Amino acid sequence: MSNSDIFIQKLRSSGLRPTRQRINICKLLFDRKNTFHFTINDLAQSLDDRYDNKISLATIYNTIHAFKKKGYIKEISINNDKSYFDTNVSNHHHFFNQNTNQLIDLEVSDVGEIKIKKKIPGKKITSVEVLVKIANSN
Amino acid sequence: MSNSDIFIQKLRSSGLRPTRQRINICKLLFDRKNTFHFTINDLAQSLDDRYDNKISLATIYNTIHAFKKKGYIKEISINNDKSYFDTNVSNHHHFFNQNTNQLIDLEVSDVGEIKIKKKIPGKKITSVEVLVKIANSN
DNA sequence: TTACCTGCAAAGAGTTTGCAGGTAG
DNA sequence: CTACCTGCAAACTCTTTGCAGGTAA
Repeated sequence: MSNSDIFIQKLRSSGLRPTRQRINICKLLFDRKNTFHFTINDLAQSLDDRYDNKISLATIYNTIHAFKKKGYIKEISINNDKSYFDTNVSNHHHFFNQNTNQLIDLEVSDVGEIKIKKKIPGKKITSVEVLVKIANSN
Repeated sequence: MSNSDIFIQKLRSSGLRPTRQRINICKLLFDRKNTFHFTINDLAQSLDDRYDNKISLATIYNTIHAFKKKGYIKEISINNDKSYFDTNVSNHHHFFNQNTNQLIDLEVSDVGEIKIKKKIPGKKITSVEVLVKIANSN
């Protein structure tokens, strides 16, 4: 089974039609060894570089939102400039390099247990995200 | 000494001219018992409600940036929609209510010690921010 | 007087939307 | 055939900028 076939199945199984655009986005996001972080702009650029047929921004946004809703990627809260996404959907945290605006994964095991001692009545905790900002130490 | 005088001093001591606009923003932000969170839009709305002379958005942005640079307020990373600010500049964390988009402070003492076991060569940690997302528990 | 500040309107970045045409099933 | 998807352009939101006039010191 080719990689395309895997992605076609993946898309179909979640109710998304396997269009050329979505398959190419899947390949770019998921057909690689390591997870990574990207912005919509990064993604559009990479798609342009790799494939001949240009995918419109509207479609890229549309697809990314669909993938996020399906849990294939997740969005990261960093700053209020633009959206950052992560193909690592496991529970983990991040370093944010303030000099380069780059993200680095920080595994749960790299952070001591986080105990939230305060409770909010009627609310449950959805997620606990740690953002460690770093900068050049000189 | 009136409240205005306090803010006039505060502004002057940090090299900012105490204009009517800045004094009014100071009063709205700092002349209150508890710290709070706000967006630029919230602030513009409150200024409109409280004072007769409208302050232009450009001036509000300008002033908020100046105050942030002086350390009078800090910006919070929540999502990628808009900027959230906090008049609590002490080291602390946040709950983010996903149902209402509201922030609630989470004191350092309400969170167990956070130990970052991974080091990035040549980098120092600038801040460690915990964002606890919550939602209705039903 | 001079450097700084304000307000307006325009511009800019990122994102979303309406809709006509295209495609998967 | 029908529902869904794409691509374009326009619209929208939030934020920044250029510049002329105003104000603090």
